[in-house]
Amino acid sequence: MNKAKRKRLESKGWKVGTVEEFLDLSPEESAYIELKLKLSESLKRYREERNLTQTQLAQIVGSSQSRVAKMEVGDPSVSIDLLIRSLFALGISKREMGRIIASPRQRVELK
Amino acid sequence: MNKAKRKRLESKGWKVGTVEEFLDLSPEESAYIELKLKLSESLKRYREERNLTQTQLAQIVGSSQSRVAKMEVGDPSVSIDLLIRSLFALGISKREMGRIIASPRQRVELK
DNA sequence: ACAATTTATGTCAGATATGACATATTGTCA
DNA sequence: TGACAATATGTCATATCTGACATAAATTGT
Repeated sequence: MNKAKRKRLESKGWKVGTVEEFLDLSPEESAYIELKLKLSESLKRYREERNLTQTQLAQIVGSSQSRVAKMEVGDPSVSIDLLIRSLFALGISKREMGRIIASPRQRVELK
Repeated sequence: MNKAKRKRLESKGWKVGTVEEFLDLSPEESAYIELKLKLSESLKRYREERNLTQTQLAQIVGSSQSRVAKMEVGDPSVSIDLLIRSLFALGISKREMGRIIASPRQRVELK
């Protein structure tokens, strides 16, 4: 989002920022949650790119459709370990993994 | 390690490779374990750079000295989640985290 | 050598994550 | 619209991870 759009939104009473900023978390919590959400989103993206259903991915990683769904929606019951193992099972390189982890996340607008 | 050194070692009966190659793991397992070891090593490095004892780091992350020791030696009982949370607690940026994860690991020589 | 500090290892009770299952909700296509 | 596929949500028994503690081993300084 560019500065102009941000100003326009803020002048109309919107708050602009990351989810973590709204939830007012400590930097560590924030970084951790942000990372988890990025891994979630990436998993969904990579799976869809490969035209796999959640059930198919579940078989590949040795899990179940319901757990894959929880991974992709960022359910609090899923660990970063499982997300990372699933991404590796999809064949992503450690380089791509590094890129995912270093990348920024989407800002969000709330009224 | 350069090719000359590798050849010299191999001609003398050494085997050269990553730990994962010796253990003959699948690509996913390998990537996962490699990542865990890199996080371990990084944690130790960052802690020492900041001149903290394991006990002090344990207080910062809300854990115990023994668990910090386990993290740093790559004990199988520690999760990637905990390693990542500890690194963030030490204040590393997501950019550094990405770099750690994408980086190669040390090769090893065995007779 | 030895004392003090730091790090490593073993164990365990409680906490959290897991796959599996049932079922609800959503999406798609005729 | 309805049937079928895909995804989401709730629950649970079991597996794995956790901090804590004790104690061993290693490191450091004198």
